[in-house]
Amino acid sequence: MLETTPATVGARDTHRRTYTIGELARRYEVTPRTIRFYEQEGLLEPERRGQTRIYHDKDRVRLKLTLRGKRLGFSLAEIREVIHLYDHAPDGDERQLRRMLDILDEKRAALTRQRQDIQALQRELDDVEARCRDSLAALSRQRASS
Amino acid sequence: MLETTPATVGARDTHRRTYTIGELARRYEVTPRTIRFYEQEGLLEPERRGQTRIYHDKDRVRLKLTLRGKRLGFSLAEIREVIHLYDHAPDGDERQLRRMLDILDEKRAALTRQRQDIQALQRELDDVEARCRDSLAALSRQRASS
DNA sequence: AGTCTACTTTACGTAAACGTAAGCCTCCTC
DNA sequence: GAGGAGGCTTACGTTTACGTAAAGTAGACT
Repeated sequence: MLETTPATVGARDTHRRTYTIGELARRYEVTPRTIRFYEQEGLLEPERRGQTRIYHDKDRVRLKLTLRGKRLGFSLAEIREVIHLYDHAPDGDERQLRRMLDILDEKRAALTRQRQDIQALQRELDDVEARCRDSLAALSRQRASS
Repeated sequence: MLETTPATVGARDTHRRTYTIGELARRYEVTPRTIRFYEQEGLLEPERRGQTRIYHDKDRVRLKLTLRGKRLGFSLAEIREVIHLYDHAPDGDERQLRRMLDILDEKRAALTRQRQDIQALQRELDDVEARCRDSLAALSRQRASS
């Protein structure tokens, strides 16, 4: 099989790309265990061909979102919230829609806070770097005067 | 004692503000346990008056940095690294200085990645919001035409 | 037929980051 | 001088997010 694309199992699965758990795992540098765990936590809902899981692009995007959230320090529970926001966006109930917009504001505020934290941290790093460069410059002068 | 500032214990601690563990805890909305834990993990090194911990501004800043790091999803180990960067910035050894600059670049890159993640997430939220607003608009039109 | 390879389930283990409770000082305040 | 508030240590418990091992199945190659 070499390294050809092993997807699109059946003939009627015409142009719909699918992935095995191993493929996704390699692609996003996580273990299959992790992916199964995310499913168990309600973050992924892959199709089943018999016992075997089959992931579609939708699942892949969800996984990507999940890992992104993790890199930002969100818990899986929080990420699940966002995901369900994402594709269970209600289109019927007005109250629910307004509630959703509120939640979105909340999440957005959290992200803004994060950006501020990052800026603050970058300033600290700048500070350390400046001190480092000062020290290096001092060393250079020492050598020049010797 | 109402709500006056309870600090500056002695007379010769003239203008040097200090804090008790409880004060810091309230100020940053964490428990004393958390603060003690951070000390145990090498993130804080308060003075001791007998058994009692006394925190100076330096410790307060470290705590602030720590909580900032946490909000960004850094582990305490990573935060400890940054903190030690911050106030053990070497000023002697050139090799060590260059190494430090490398580490700084690395951390900076991590922060940049985080900013990108945040932007991506904000775009997703924008997307959900747009769909919500569409649904709401549709509901309005329905009501108008009825 | 036998052996990979990749998938599956079940289940116990683990590291990180605290929570929580017990038991003990010590300094006000009534 | 009896509480109560706040500090301390020690130690076990808990949640989150997986790791890891065992044992079984299903398709592909030799």
